[in-house]
Amino acid sequence: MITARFPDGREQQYESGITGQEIAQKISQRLGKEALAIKVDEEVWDLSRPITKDAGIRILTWEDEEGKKAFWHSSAHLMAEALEASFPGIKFGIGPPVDKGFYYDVDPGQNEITPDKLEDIEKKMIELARQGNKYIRTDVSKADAIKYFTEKGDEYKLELLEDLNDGQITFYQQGNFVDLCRGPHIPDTGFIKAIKLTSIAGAYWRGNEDNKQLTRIYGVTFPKQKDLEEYLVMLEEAKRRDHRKLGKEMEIFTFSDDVGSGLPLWLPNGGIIIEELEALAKRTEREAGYHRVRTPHIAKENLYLTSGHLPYYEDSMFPAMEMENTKYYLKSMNCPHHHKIFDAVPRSYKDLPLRLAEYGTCYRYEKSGELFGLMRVRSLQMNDAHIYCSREQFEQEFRAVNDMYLKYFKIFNIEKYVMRFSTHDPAKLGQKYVDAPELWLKTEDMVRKVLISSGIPYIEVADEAAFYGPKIDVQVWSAIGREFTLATNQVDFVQPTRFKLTYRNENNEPETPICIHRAPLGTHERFIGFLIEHYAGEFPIWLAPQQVSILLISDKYANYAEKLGKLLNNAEIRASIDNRNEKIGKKIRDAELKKTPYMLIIGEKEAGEEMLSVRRHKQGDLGSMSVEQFIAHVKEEINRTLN
RNA sequence: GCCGAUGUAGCUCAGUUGGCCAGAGCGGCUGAUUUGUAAUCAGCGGGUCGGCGGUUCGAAUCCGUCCAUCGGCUCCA
Repeated sequence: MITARFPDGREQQYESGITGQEIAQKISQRLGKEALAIKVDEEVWDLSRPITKDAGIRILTWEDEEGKKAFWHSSAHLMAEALEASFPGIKFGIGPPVDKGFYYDVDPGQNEITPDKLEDIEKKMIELARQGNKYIRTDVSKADAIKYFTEKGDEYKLELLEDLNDGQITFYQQGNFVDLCRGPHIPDTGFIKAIKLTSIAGAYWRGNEDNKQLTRIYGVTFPKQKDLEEYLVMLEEAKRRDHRKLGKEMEIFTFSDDVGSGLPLWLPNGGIIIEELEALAKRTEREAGYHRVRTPHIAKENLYLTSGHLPYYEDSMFPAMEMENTKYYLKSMNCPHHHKIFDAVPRSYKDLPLRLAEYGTCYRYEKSGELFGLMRVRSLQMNDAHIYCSREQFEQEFRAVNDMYLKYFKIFNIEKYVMRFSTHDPAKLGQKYVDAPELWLKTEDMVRKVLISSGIPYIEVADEAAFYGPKIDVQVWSAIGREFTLATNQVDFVQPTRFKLTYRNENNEPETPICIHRAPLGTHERFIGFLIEHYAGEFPIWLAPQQVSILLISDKYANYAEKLGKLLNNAEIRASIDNRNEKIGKKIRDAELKKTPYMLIIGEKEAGEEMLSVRRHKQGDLGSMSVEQFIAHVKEEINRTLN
């Protein structure tokens, strides 16, 4: 007998060798039908695998992330089966589940898989799914596995086998398709009811640029047709929020072929958003003891040789301009300039921490294929600052920076994010990272300590640090689900030394400060791109480019509207008058579509009584107010959303 | 940068067995209407069919090349 512990703490005895399927069936008929896999302690198993030990048990269904993963992983095998049937001789790389679906990397050989063939592959998959073939797991010896794939001529699977040891190799077969696979899989293909192959793309074998490029086919599958329909609706919603679409519609930014790709132009509405963000940042930083500085957009080659950036990043810097035998580069970061400001006057321990802030404009030559709306651009303005402090002050400063992040997240209602703590890989010291093993460990410990003690949730990733020190990136997701770094907070123990930055300590001895690079609001480009999607264009009122639209019933009331507009603008409320020759319904519709927070409807009644009819975007008529009441109402909303 | 797809008016899109002056809706402009909480009516403008080169009697349509955008890969100080 074995004892199974369920997630609710309940325990149950079963015959040794019972399968997950049998357990699910015993719990309820419904669970027996919906079960996809089973979690046995920390491992996910096939439902058909006999359980012969006491274990924590959890039956996985479509509602569980791990259940979905097994479902999609099995779907990848199903797609592979369909591909093999349609494209004889096709070779397979890897085919894992991803966040929303799955992919398989394939080498179609002489064939070419084009988007118009996806529908046929889907049909084939449906046909195979309906056969309800079981996913059968078998243990295979390494020799047999090598023999099988050698005969099949699949060099990719053979390469994968090289890294596996005898005794840990399993094959899975469903229908006529056999794959090297660790599993787990769902019981049979019959569970897969709805299939959508979403895209085809090139992908380097094993993610290495120097390797051959395989064809990657993405797809997503569901246990019910209805789930697929909901998914397609969700995709539509994502498209609706896409900052590239909204940014154009709302006249926030644009690109011009004549200016260059990745070089955004901010329209007046974007200009307002930028001004508001900067006002927030400047106020916040002033209160936190930062000093504002300004530095030029270019500098001589030597500066970036000193900083160490040039050898690491020359490929992604705009090429040098040469004047009078001197090379100048467009700056791709602000730090070297700030270091020079630190160095401009002799520093004492009494000057520390010294916090230098600048919304600096930088230029980076991102590869053409990497450009992406406002999220990945070649000119960017960073909410940058560098904090120079002593080792003793580091923890407190680092913590204060993290608190600033959290304050901003609250203002912007950012709830879904991950703090990624990136550390170095000791094997790459001297190549990817500066060779200072002790400093790395010491600094990483300090950072970890701050993160843990301030209770900030974080994940730690090895081998992702900057060359000059560990960093924390704030990861968020765009409307279309792409992950990107919104903000960054980095420790730098290298550049201060390279720039020979020192201050005098209490004993009048020179010491090197630590530098913290931080940009809680990231860059204007990325942050505003994110905000557009985050708010679906419906900005909080303090950020809305146009806050109030004055709508005239008829042009008879133009004088009153003019006066009103002036009153509002004097109260620093952004208002404009819609005096077009249109009916009020049309003006309201247009203002609603432009997502203007407030509409003021002005007709005979309002003009006569010097009152306003107030309408709130997406809410409707709020009734009548005096001008003073309305101004107070808007001011209150601005204060409430900005704090 | 690599693989694949796409590029027609300000926007969304029709228009390919190569062939009359390249179309629609919305937006814009002009006029009429003077209007009460999500589209008043009429008229008028507006396009080097992404750029360049080629094939052809003839190219938005076929071919080449470049550019840009999109989906991924790689990269991201």
